[in-house]
Order: sequence, then C-alpha cells, then structure tokens
Amino acid sequence: MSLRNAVLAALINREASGYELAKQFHVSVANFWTATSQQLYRELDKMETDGLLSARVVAQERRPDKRLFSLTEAGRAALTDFTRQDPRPTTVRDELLVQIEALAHADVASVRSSIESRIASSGRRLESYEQRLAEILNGRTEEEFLATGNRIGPYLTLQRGIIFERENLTWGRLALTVLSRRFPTSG
Amino acid sequence: MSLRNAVLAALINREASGYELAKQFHVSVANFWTATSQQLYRELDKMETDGLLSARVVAQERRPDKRLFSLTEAGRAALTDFTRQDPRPTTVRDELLVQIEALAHADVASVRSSIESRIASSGRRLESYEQRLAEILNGRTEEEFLATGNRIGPYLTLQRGIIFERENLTWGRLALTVLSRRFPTSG
DNA sequence: CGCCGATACTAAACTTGTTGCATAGGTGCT
DNA sequence: AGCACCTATGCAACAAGTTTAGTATCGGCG
Repeated sequence: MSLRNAVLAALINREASGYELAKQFHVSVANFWTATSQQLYRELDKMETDGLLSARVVAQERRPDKRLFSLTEAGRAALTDFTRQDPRPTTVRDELLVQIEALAHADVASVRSSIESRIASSGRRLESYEQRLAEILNGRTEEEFLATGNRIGPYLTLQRGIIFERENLTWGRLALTVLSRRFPTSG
Repeated sequence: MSLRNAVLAALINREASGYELAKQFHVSVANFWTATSQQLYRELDKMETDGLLSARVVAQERRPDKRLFSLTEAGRAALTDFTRQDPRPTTVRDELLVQIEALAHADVASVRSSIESRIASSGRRLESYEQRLAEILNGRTEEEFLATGNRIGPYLTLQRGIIFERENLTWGRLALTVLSRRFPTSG
C-alpha cells in the first residue's frame, strides 16, 4: 500500500505511462522510494481498478501504444488522506555499508573498489538532482522561489536527495582515506 | 539472502540471541539495514541449518531459555565471499518524503507535526550513535583510533549514520521554516 | 545484414518482509 | 489488583518486492 502513495505523489503534476514512471523511480523518485517496472505495472492496474487513476490509451507511430495514467478526484483524496497518517520510520538498505561493517573479514581490495563505484554513482546522481533543482528554480534565486514558487514539495525532497548524495561523496572519500592508511596497497 | 549477510556482519564480534539482534536491528544496525524479530528468527533457523551459525541454548533463571548464535567458519567464509560481490544500490524508503512530495495536496498541519516527530527521533538516534562512537573510541582521539584501532568497519558505518541523522535534523528545520513561511499558522 | 538498445508492456514464479496471534514468567507502577 | 511492558521465541497468513521470461517495433552501428 505504500508504493501506491508514492505513485499518487509522482502523478500530481503530470500524467505518465508505466514506462515513464519506471524510469522516474530509478532517478528522481529513487531519492525516497524505489520500484521496479513490474511492481509499477501491477500497482497501476490495481489503482485503476480502485478508481484512483484514470488511464487513456495513446496510439503512437512506430511505437507500441502507451497508457497514460492521471489522478482522479478519488486519487487526490487518497493522497491527502495519506498525508494525515503517521509516516513509517525511514528504512535504509545499503549492502555497501554491510560490507564495511564486515571489514574485519572482508576482501579489502574489493570493498575499496565498491566504495569507488559508490562515489561515482553518487556523483552522477548529484548532478542529475542539481539539474532538476535548476529546472524547478527556473532562473529564480532560492530566496525568490521560496517566497513565491509553487513546487515547494518537490523542492524540499530534492534538497534532501542532494544533501544525501553530497554526504555519500564526503563519506566515501573518508572511507577510502581510512582504508588506504590501515590497509596500504602493496608496492 | 541479503538479511543473511547483515546478520553475519552483526555477529562478527559477539554471539547474540534472536531477541538481542532484533533490538540491534532497530538501533545501531538500523543505520544500514532493518529487520523485524520474526524475520530474524526465521533467518537464524535457516542459517543454522545451512551451517553458517552455531547455536547454544543458555538456561536462565526466571527467564525463558535463550539461544545464542555465533559464526561458524563457514559463516565467516560466506561473509568474506559477500564482500567480494557488487553491492546493490542503496534503497531508501521514506514515507515522510512522499508526504512532502505531495505537499500540494497535503494536510499541511499534519505534515508539519510529522516533520517535528522526525526531528525528535533523529535527535534520539543521533545521541545513541554518538554514544556508541564514544564507546568505540574509548578515550582515544579519532586520530589515534584511526591509526591503531581495530573496529574500523563499525566506526565507518557509524560515521555514516551520524552524518545521516545530522542531515535529517538540518533538513527538518529547513522544511519547517519553509512551511511556516508559505503556510502560516492562523492566529 | 545482424546485433544492440530503447520503447512499451505482460505474465508467472519466486523470495522477502509484515502483521497478528500465542506462550509464559518477570518487573514495575499506581 | 490490574495493567503495561520486558524477555524470548514460534507459527501462520498475508502483503510486498524481485527475477526471469516473453511480445513487438524502431533506429543506429559497424
């Protein structure tokens, strides 16, 4: 039932196909929720059945048809309802941190290169979030935007994502420094 | 299979009962993995069957017996093996951020109080992480510890948790400021 | 000309994770 | 005396999420 709310939130500003949502749930939305395309298609069908979404089929040239989903009144009401509930505590799952916790029994070279990959992917994420932030600000300063802008919600969640990825970079560099000091590469 | 690795990592330094692990998976380990007690008991049984853990029953006075689990050689080997694998990307699930993303259709008063709860719980977490950090440092400066200490892994994962909760506090206060500005409380 | 990758979706099997209930004595508060 | 909460585990049912496969068309690359 939680994915459902994330989908409702993702459809506030524009209609989208399952395919588009799947991509989004791997980039921007990934900041606070993730889902595979299979989960999404299944959930979208159920949500349509439950009257939270309406779908329209759009025929395309040289492409399969797509179904664009948008919120119904019931969908918007369900969303408001959800914002009244107590949110569950954040859950984080990070296999890299499990590997680090297990450092005493780890293959250090392998862990080191996993940290490097993490730094790289956080860098890419950070770039894409910052680009999306620039789109939301749309030329205004943060000051101007906060006084008058109308996408405050997405602005705040993006800020959280940006902070998170920046701290991933800082932490990753710290971890590499510590490792190179305590487990020097031979040579 | 992922919970399994988190359990192995949690048992590196000491044996523990299912009950103790369950508590730990709600405090320190919660930093990078979470699990309910039911999940743990089921997984511990399977891991014992698979030879990764050995259990010994300890009779107690005025308490039910408990089973203390510890790593076997096969368990340690499985852990090392896991550190050689590519860690999956971090997944974050945060209902509060979903509610914020939906701000345009939200019950703002309710969301505001959810942010306040989040600030409170992040504060509590931060305190308990900092206490655990002090235990690990055990009187040494970070400099001394990093040069000679032997629980580098837990130190690094704790650092990540501390940073995360600090940023939760910073972000929460930002969010409250923005909300009070754009949705002033009547009166 | 054959292969890869993107678009767009569907289906089914499988693994994980959550919730509710049950057992059973102990401690601590009012 | 009664209630809530802690220790310590287990089972069953259900909800949620993952994996693996498949359909079909197009554009670009070498």
